Order: sequence, then C-alpha cells, then structure tokens
Amino acid sequence: MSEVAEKFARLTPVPAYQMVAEAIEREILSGRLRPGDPIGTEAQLVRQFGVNRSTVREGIRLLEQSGMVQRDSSRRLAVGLPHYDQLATRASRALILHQVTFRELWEATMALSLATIDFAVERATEEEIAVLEANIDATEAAIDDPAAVAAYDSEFHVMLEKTARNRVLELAREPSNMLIYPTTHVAVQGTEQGARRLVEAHRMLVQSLKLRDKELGQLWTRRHLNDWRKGFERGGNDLDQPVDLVTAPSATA
Amino acid sequence: MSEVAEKFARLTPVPAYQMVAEAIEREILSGRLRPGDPIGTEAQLVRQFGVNRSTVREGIRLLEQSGMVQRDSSRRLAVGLPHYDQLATRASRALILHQVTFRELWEATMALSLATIDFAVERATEEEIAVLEANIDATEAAIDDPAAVAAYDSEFHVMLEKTARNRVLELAREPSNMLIYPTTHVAVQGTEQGARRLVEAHRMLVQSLKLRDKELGQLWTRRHLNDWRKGFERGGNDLDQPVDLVTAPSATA
DNA sequence: GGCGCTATGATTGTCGGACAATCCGACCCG
DNA sequence: CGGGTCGGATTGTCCGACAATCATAGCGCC
Repeated sequence: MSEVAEKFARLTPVPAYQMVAEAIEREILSGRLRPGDPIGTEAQLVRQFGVNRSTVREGIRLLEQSGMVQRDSSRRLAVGLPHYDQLATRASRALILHQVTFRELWEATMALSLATIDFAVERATEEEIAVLEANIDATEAAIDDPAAVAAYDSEFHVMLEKTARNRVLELAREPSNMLIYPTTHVAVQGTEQGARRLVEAHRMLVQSLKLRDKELGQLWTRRHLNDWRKGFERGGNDLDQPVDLVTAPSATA
Repeated sequence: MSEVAEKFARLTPVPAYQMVAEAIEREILSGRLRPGDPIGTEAQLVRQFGVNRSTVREGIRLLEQSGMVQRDSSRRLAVGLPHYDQLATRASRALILHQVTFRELWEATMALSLATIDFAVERATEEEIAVLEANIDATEAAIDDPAAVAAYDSEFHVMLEKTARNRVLELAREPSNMLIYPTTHVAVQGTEQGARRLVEAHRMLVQSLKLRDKELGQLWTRRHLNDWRKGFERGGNDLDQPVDLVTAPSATA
C-alpha cells in the first residue's frame, strides 16, 4: 500500500523449471488434478511442456517437499494432500532459524490451547473422551518414565486438538507443538511430582469435556501450561533463550 | 504409541538428491551455515558430495521452495531466512486442498486475534500507534473503494500483529489471514456502511492500545470479526463452504 | 586518482543422450 | 490358484555440451 508507484515492474526471467512447477501447481489448486491423481510420467511431462527431462525433474522437486506431490508406492508421482506434519516441520524449522524464544512459543501455545479447549468442550464425543481417558491411564502406568510420559502427553494434546474439530487451529498449533513437546520430559523432571501434576491436569481437562465446562477447561489449561513453564525454568532453562535443536532435538527428525 | 510392534522397519532407499538436500539442511539448522551465507557453487557441491551436477541441482530445488535457500542477486544461491509469507502461502494452499471451511477459518482467526490484541495492548509503542492511526486515516480517505479498504484492512492487521511482538503467533495467523482477507472486500460491500464500521473498529482497537485496555481490545476484536462474518454471509456466502480459490483469489498470487 | 567500458572467466539454466535398477504387468507352469 | 519368468516402462543417476548471464579484472579516459 505505502510503496512508491514504480515505472517498471521488476524483470524476473522465470526459469523453465519454475514454470513447470507452477503449471502443475495451478492444475492442482484449480481442482483439475485432485489429491491421489497420478501426475503423468516424466516422459509425458516432457512432451507436454516441451522441455528437457532434467528440467521437468527439477520442477517436480520444487513441489515434492511441500507435499503437493508425493511418491506413490513404487516411485510414481501423484498429487498429494500435504499433511500438517510436513508443513509444521517446515514452519518449526523456520521458527528455529528466526530464533524465536520459548516465551513466544509459550505465549502462543497458551492462546491456542485456550481456544482449543473451548471448542473441545463444545464438541467432544463420548468415544473421544474414552480414548483420552485411556491415554491418561497409559500415562499413569508409565509415570516413572519421563520420556514415555512426554510421548503420551504429546499424544494427548494431539487428540485433544482433533476433538476441537478445527483444522485451521490444528495447523496453527502444530509448529509450536513440535518445538514445545520435546521439552516436556525436561519440564516433567524439573518439577517435583511433575508427572503427577501432568496426569492430574489431563484428568481435569477431560473432566471439563464431560461436564461441558469451559471455565474448568480454561483453568486447567492455564495450570497445565504454567506447570510446563515452571518445570522448564526449574530445569535450568531460560524462557527467553531462542529455540534451538539442542533443546528441541526431535525437530531434526 | 499405540502401534503394533512390527518386525521390520520399512526399507526406504533414499535417493541421492534427497540426501544432498538433507545434508545442506543439516548444515543450516546446525548453525554452521547461517542465513545469508553463500552456498557453494554447484561445481563445489558436486565435488563435495561426489554426485552429478543434475543430482545436486535436484537437491537444491528441494530446499529452494521452502525458502531455506534463496537466489541471491544474480542467481547465486545463499542460505535464506524463510519468510513467513512463503510458509504461509504453502500452508494456506494446504488448507484449501483440505477443504477447510470458512467457519474453521473464522473460529481460528477469532482465537488468534484475541490473543494478538492482548499482547498488542501490552506492548504497543507510541510510534506503532501513530503508524496504525495513519493507516486508519488512509482507509477513511479511500472509504468508497472496497478493494482499497480491504487492502488497508489487511495492512492494519499485519501491523497489529507486529506490535504484539510474538512471531509464533504471527506465523500461526498468517495462513488464515491470507485466506480471510481476500474476502474482506466482499464482506465490506455486504454490510450497509460496512467500511465505516470497519474504520470505527480499527479506531477503537487503537484506542484500546492507547488506554492499555485489554477488555476494550477484546470487545472490538469480537465486533470486528462478527462484522466480517455478517458481511460475508450477507454477501451470499455460506460460512460452512470450503475455502477455495474462487472466494480467495489472491491465494493464487 | 576516479570513473566508465570491455574482455574474460565462472556460473547457471537447459539440453541431449545414456544406462542400471527397479517396478508393473503379462505370461507361463506346476 | 500360487509361483516363477520375462519384457517394457519408469525412475534415478550420470556424462557431456552450450548459450546466456554474471563477476571481476583490466584498460582507457577524464
């Protein structure tokens, strides 16, 4: 909006491989190619676009990583539904490169979790509640193993997001999750009885779903995240340090 | 967690071009290569990895789109800081492919906006408030041009996010923004005096920053988004229709 | 000495062709 | 019908080549 009117647009000769990628992308986004549909073979694309196979291959690679095309069984390429994990992985790496702090992560997670619990309280079904409770039981059974507790905790929150039935929120949360949850085992160890508090919080969250009590859900979401924060700090970490691969090792996977 | 123990892990021979990409990515994420650093020339990479140039090029393409490597001036490749726009573009396209509904978008935006306004109220500086007010004045001056109003509105909210000083939240919001704001001009036209209500909401939001009044900020954030919703529906749209390129045309850019 | 122009080498983008490994499908056999 | 074999198709990788473009070092001119 506030840019000066420029005489000439920037000349950017677009490489052929980019044009190939964009052409395929257009087909996908327009709906003419639907997820699951096979993209032609490389030879076909060569004929259609009139470029060399190397060029076609480079174009395909551009789309491959974002999940817009996937390698089918064997190695054939097909249109893919980008899964959130892939996008979230990219996003979380970007956050690392931008050196965001754990504080930012924590603040955002708090906001998103509060929204999530609200919708989950509205929409949770009996089955979902049962599955969540099963997860809590499993967590309790493994309560002396911080790594297992962290894994169950991560699973619990993923399931909770699903019950909120909002995929936009789900996608928005995932990058933070990928960076925060790897630190849970640290946080759980940091607090005396940390794992037990975690289990208690989960139980109360599920309770809020049962009672359809948003206040309760929000209360325990806050407590749960505050616990994480205290544990994180007690573990010798500073909330204002940038997220990195050392403290968030699983982001490399 | 709940998967059956399987005898053998899946055999996935990793293509060389992927290994090239992963190797470069590791260097970047580990910090040995920093944003701005030039990646070697293709010939160098050929020597280092011991593969053909075509292979190296395919590997580079994998990283190019996510913004992890960028074309410097000229065409030289350098390590890039992935900008949120790029990630958000990917993400918003994924949302389209997943056929998320405007309702999901609206719900998520509401939650994120409420969090944003809270932090903005805490952290806004005099300068930022002045810039926001300038934007509102400009909006008011163009109040009869729905497209311009929509553009200023988008700019306003981007600036508001900056004042919240939470990059995680910023990144989380962006995909929704990219899909929602293109519909603003529709929503503004739908409501009688829609543009004026929009300006009023913006003014009150800035007012809340000045007074450091979170309640006021939340109130007007809700009103502002409810206005969008009403306008959207009055424009003949259904909140439960999936987001697509027709209603969100700028996502193609 | 500073500035603009040019020549030279380096680098990228694109092309053509080639080959091994693998996959798919058809076919055959017990 | 299950299992093995064979041939074509497809991908992954390599090699070599060339035009266009960029970077840089000189070189001449003021």
